[in-house]
Amino acid sequence: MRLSRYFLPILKENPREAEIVSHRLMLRAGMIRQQGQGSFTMLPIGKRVMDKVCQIIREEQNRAGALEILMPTIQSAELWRESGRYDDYGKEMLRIKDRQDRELLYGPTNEEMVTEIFRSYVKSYKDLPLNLYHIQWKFRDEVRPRFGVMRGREFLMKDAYSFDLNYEGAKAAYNRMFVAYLRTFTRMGLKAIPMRADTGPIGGDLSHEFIILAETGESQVFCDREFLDLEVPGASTDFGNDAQIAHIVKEWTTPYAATDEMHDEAAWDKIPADDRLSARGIEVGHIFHFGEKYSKPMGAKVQGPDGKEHNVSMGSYGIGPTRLIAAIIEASHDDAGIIWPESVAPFDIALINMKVGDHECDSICERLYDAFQAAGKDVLYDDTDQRAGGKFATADLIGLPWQVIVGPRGAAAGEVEIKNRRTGERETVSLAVALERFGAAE
RNA sequence: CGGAGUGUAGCGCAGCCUGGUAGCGCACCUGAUUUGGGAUCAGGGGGUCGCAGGUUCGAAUCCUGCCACUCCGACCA
Repeated sequence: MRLSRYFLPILKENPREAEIVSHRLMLRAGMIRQQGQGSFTMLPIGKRVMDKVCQIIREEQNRAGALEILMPTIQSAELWRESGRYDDYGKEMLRIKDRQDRELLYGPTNEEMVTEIFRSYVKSYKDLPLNLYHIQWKFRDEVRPRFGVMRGREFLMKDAYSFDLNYEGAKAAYNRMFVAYLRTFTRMGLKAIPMRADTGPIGGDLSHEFIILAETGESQVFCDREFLDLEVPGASTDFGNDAQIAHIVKEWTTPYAATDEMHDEAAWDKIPADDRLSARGIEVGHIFHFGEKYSKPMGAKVQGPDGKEHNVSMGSYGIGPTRLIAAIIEASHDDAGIIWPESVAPFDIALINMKVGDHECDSICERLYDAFQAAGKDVLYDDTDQRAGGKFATADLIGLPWQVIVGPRGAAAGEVEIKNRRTGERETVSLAVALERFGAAE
């Protein structure tokens, strides 16, 4: 993409309304535009990041055996009356009426709808386990939206819903999602720590929040330093092997980890002082087993091997992609701007032409631009007539992992400069080496 | 929903107390000189001063009501 033809409305100054760093940088880098309280447009560069985040989520959900569907945003009140939640759900639920005066709502979540889908098709235990997920916009009329996309009212959400014959099956399904989440966050360059979460009236131990440590996190969290060194399961993990998956979960749930509300001072005191990690955290995922909470009132039953009907045992598993984008920035930035992990960067390479109009600079840039793209790299080519300083500042701000800088001095010698955004390291290399570095050797 | 605050050009702000026909920086347009870390000079365009009432000869400025946004709290992915 040529910057001269792109839409990248960057801001030099900090917008007044943005308090936290991710909100500030998302606005400054031209990723988002606020349209109202808690609602945002994803501008081109923001949309690219969002798509990359969703793609990683999707790949890991699929790997764990979940199947993607897409449910509507608008739901009928009737459905929610079946579970009893239409009256229970508070003012967070946006209730609307259509022209026929039918009661509708903008979905704050989809348990009812997915249960309705399940019950109308699945009748036998032989069709289980089943896990359906979707990535869809949700609306919650939050009392207090804040921190940009971190707590918006309209936000993107990946929700998976698992269906099993009994608790044992549901637990295996839960474990699969647990492991899928470890992989998902790691792929985004994040260190996410699963923490026991409150299960409310349902009880049990099958609820975890996945927390990313970041100074600007919303909640106080406590955990054993051991988590920082735990090995994240690799791509070859066999999700069909319940015992192996359960073993990984066991490993990741044994050291102490708790959020504020679940904190246990006694257990905390038993950890050696040096291993205690008390920090701020951002919740980026939540997995939850809720058994028959919806299947029972809504009649989602299957016939078991015993010939009897069983209410299916369910769980739901959420990840907020829009929030994740902000969380990644909170965890990865410096004074100059965002530092994207390569896996979610909007472009791989910022190609900076320091002197547009200079024959050498122009032709080298064009050559690199074509070659990098042919090698499968996403390149943002700064071919604008800005001054060099401005281009550097822009590249640093939007945080692409690599900058390839082509200036008149080096160009004359057939050399370009490669800068690593994260480390700040720069090296001057020949054209051939630059091409090779990004898999574009000729 | 309780508490606090802010609304003046695309962005950041001054002006308001002490009413007199709106200004600065950045951005944008034109030209020149520049050109390796957010250039300089000259010229220029852009504003129902959040909205609605009121007071006044006259309101960005004073009064009343409303709206929007932000921050703190309770709530949440």
